[in-house]
Amino acid sequence: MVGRVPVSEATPGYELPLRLFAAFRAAIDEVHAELARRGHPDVRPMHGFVFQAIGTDGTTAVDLAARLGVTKQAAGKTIAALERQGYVERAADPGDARRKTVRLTARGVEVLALSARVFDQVQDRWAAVIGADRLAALHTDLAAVAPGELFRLDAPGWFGADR
Amino acid sequence: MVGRVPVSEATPGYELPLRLFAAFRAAIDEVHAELARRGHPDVRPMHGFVFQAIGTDGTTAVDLAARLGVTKQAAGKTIAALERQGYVERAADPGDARRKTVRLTARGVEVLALSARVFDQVQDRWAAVIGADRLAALHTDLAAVAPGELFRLDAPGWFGADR
DNA sequence: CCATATAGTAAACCTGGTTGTCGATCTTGG
DNA sequence: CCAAGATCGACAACCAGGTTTACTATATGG
Repeated sequence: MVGRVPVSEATPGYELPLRLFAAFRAAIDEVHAELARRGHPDVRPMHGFVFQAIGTDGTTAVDLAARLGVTKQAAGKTIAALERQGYVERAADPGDARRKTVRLTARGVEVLALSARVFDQVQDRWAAVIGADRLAALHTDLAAVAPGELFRLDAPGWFGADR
Repeated sequence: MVGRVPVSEATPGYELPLRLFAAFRAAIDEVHAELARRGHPDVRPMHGFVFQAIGTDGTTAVDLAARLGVTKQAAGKTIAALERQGYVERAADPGDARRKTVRLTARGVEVLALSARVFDQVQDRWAAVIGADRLAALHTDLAAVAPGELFRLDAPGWFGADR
């Protein structure tokens, strides 16, 4: 065998994906543990991303579904659940009677801000562990390796939404 | 405000987790697209890891469940499904009549080897994109930031198993 | 030898997606 | 202007894949 040694001879290729997933999980779990501690125990892992996708401007069920990569029915269920818990509210669209604008309530905005803050804390802590330069490299390398839509969250399950 | 600028001011903290997940997905999807192309369209995303967890030595349902972080019943369902598809077989344990050893069939070993090969290919391709040193850094940084059990796959859902 | 622990299995249930269908409303082309 | 088609949101039925609970059979240790 001649030529450069492939990386795979050093580390089995399945390991990195597992590490990626483990790190993802660790971040998410940490954020939601903190959310629970701060009075939002019902917020499920994916809700943070849903809030992010709704944003402070509001959106519609169809649009939300597209952003999350799920069917509009699934998005509708999630919205209904979040509405029940008081995190979002639906209002008729004045310009289009078919649409209902989904908007975060004050409580929803609070969770959005809080979760953003905790995500930042996690990131800062990671930066402290591996160094800010390495963290930045993580960003750029991952973006290079897996470009494309960031918000594809059609990953139900351990993410458990609704309720 | 005095002192060092936190990373979070550069990039919102929720972005890195999404990147981690996106990269994870990209790798998994690629492997299973290739598996499907090579005659194993029924192998679901998490099965690769299940195969990995079973290994060439075989295991038992309880042990597998512990490795995957699910209940033994869930592991039992997965095993039953894989058995139906001819990827694993169950044999009585000569030393303990309660146990049934789960072992990969020839077909199962084939998938295990194939998926390992494709994972390696993906990793090599990533190394070509970002450089072998950066890839190694990815490994060590992620391990530093999220240490612990690698095989915690209690993430059902977009992973869909059984059938 | 009996009490307790362990392996496997099955049934009922829960969550959270999907597909299929529908009525209501908007939009567009003739 | 109006009919045809597209779009939005909802509901129902179904399905996948987990969990809980409960049971049987076997092992093991005091």
